[in-house]
Amino acid sequence: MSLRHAVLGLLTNRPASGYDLMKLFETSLAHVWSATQSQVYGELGKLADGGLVEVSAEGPRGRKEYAITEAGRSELHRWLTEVEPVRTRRSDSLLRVFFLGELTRVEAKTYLLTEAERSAQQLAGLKEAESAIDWGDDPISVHGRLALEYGKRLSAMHEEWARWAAEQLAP
Amino acid sequence: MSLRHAVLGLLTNRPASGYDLMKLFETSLAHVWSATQSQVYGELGKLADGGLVEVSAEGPRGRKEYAITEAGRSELHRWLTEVEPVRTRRSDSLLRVFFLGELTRVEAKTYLLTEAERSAQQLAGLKEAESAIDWGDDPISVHGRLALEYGKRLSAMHEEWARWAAEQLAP
DNA sequence: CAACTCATGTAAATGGTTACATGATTCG
DNA sequence: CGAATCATGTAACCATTTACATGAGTTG
Repeated sequence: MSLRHAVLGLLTNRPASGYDLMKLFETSLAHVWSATQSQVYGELGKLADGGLVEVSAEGPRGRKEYAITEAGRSELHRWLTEVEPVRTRRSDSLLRVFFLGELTRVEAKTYLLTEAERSAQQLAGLKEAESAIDWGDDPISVHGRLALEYGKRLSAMHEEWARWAAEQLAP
Repeated sequence: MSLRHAVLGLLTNRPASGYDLMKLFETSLAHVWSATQSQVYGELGKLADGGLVEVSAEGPRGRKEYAITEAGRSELHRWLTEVEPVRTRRSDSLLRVFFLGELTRVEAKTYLLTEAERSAQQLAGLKEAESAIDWGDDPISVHGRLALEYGKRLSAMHEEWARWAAEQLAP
């Protein structure tokens, strides 16, 4: 149930509409938590029903801006401090590695080297984002930078591993 | 739809019952792809309906052993070579990092250092598994070792990052 | 005024989790 | 003979994705 806490967390920074939140999911939270438009609007409705957020302003085109309530903030705190993070690891790209024996050596190597290449590109993208983003000093920017560093380290590790793995395949 | 390919992939090694597959998901594929008992039995039924697997033997207690068919093998090959891996990254523990500003410095540091500790333990667990496992020379063991190395590198990276991040928090 | 962006919502389908339900065989 | 393990399945619920549906305001 992290979607609901992602929404609550984003709203701690400033009030936002469903549309605004969508953009945050696509930018700041890309690589960390994805959400679709229907999920966001649906969750905002449920959070409002539960009193964890409230409509703080209405704008043109039916825009509804939501703000987190005290109850919402307290629920977020409870989640952060008392709920064990869910670690359901699922990696499509790593699952495939188990079954590389079904491929020829060339196909398997191609798979791993493509993985390496993609990681390298991802790392480049993250570095570019890092310098392009106008980092604020709000809490989410500060901690978002920690997460971005994680992404950089992960991409680098992934690339190195994939190149290593490609070399392990019998020649 | 990787569950179905995970099942097909496991069956390339040898025929297996739903019960056998469950154990494989809990051991070899733990950390890579998780599946529940209902999923496995359900998927085996659908795969059999589609002709991608077939019942190859029946045993005591209603045991049904499934084997992959030629159609199944070809579908697995298609998935490995033609289908782009799905990368929907979702990490509960990293999502929390964005919202550490809601916590006190002590709480936030505790969170990160607990993450570091868990990663260290995970690395230890993987190293132990590595030496305890009776590695066969079947293709899944060979490639499973590559995946295990990935897990080791990931745990080590995660631990280092979490310790680094804890130090970045304003003193 | 056309194209684009902003903006919200619902419906159907799929994928995944939890809980329920049952029973046979083996091992100590 | 009791406990553990082997073995299969269904039902209800929750989370996620994809597709549909609509329209207001802004910008060139």
